[in-house]
Amino acid sequence: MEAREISKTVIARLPRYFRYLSELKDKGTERISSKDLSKLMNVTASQIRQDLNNFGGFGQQGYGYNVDYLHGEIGKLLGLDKPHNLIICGAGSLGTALAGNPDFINAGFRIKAMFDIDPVKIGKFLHGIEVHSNSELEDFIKENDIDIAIVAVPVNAANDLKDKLIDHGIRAIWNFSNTDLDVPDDVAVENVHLLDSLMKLSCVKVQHLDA
Amino acid sequence: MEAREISKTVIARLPRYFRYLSELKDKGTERISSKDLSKLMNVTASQIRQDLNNFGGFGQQGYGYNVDYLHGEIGKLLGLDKPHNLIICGAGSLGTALAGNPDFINAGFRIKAMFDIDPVKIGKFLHGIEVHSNSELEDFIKENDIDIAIVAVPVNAANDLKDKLIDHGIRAIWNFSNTDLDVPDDVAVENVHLLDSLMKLSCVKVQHLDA
DNA sequence: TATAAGTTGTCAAAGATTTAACAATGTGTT
DNA sequence: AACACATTGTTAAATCTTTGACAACTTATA
Repeated sequence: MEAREISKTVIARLPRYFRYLSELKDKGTERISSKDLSKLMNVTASQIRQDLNNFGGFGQQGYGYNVDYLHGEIGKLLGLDKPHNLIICGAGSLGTALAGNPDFINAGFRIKAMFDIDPVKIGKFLHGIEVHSNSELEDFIKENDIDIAIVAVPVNAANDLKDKLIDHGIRAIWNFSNTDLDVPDDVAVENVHLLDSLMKLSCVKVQHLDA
Repeated sequence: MEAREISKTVIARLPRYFRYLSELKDKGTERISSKDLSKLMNVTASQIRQDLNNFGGFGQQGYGYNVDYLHGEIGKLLGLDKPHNLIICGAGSLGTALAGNPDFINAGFRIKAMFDIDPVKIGKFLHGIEVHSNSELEDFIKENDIDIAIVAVPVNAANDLKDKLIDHGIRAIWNFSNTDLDVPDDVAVENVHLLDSLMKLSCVKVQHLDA
């Protein structure tokens, strides 16, 4: 089997396709052409066809794409055909907010536990999820088939935590602390960097100068 | 004066430069070369020089860049030389978590109020910030020189809210609801899309197939 | 003061991404 | 069944982004 090199740019667009296809599916739309989807999503039809072709021919000439089928295939590409078990490290307000986000659960992401160092928080339930002591981290990860770890701890604790998580077998980290986490090649990290995102907004004037 | 077209790609990298420069500044580092910074940030020195040159010559040949000066200049580009007044729409757990994030305050983003439709929440203080009724939205925005609005409401309420915000004069929206908000050209939106980001993590296998 | 070493700003080449174009193929209608 | 229409998959061109190379200049040293 041929090993195609699929660019990160393309992969980064898949969740957005998935989102629009979910909406179409909910609306009962059975088929859609790249042209119509492109209007909806505000991209070129060419890009959609090019993107989808990276993964094989999901469409049919003269017909377009079957919404249900395409939704399923992109879901598979995104790893959404199987549920994922997550833990949240850091039971602060951000960690707690993430624990309560219903979107994640609907997409098959199951938050199994939270972890914190604060004895006051340990043992409590937040949005129905128990807060454990960090000392239980290793055993919990191994016994509960944990896929993904969310890092929602203060920036100065993030790097040590990351090392421990990797050591305990975690291969996917969702990082909300305001620092870049360096990881080995076989570990995936998504750095969310909320502050960076906010700064892009306050930067508006620069963007508008050259309009 | 020449109106240079600066690409979004470059602007998107500014907050990261700013972050690393803040760290260097805190450490007391006075000067840095593009080469050393490139090692630190894990990018090419060429990219750093190319990026910075979009905005004029911040460095000095044979010397490098003065950390303090460069930090200040990038800060200006990002609009951080002046404080910004924000409101949070939606006093759910995500809105509340954002209200309590100390990073934002340190960077000069002042959260002036929260808004919600739930009468139980109205009048309460969350992280020291008062929750107002939506009916006060227009007056509050106009009287408090609000710059940026955070949208942290359920997805089905997001679009109506966006229209109101724009109507009331808001020109920058930080959107956390899981939908794309379409806005006129003179309004800036940053769509955060947490679920999209999480999906990129569960997609890991695809990326690793072609390694 | 002369020289060697270091570093930027900038140009051009290489690489990646996006867009346009169209042949091939399927659908729907008469 | 034949024809007009719609739409993909795919190729090639255009555009954008990144990288490499080096002249011009600064600093430090002898």
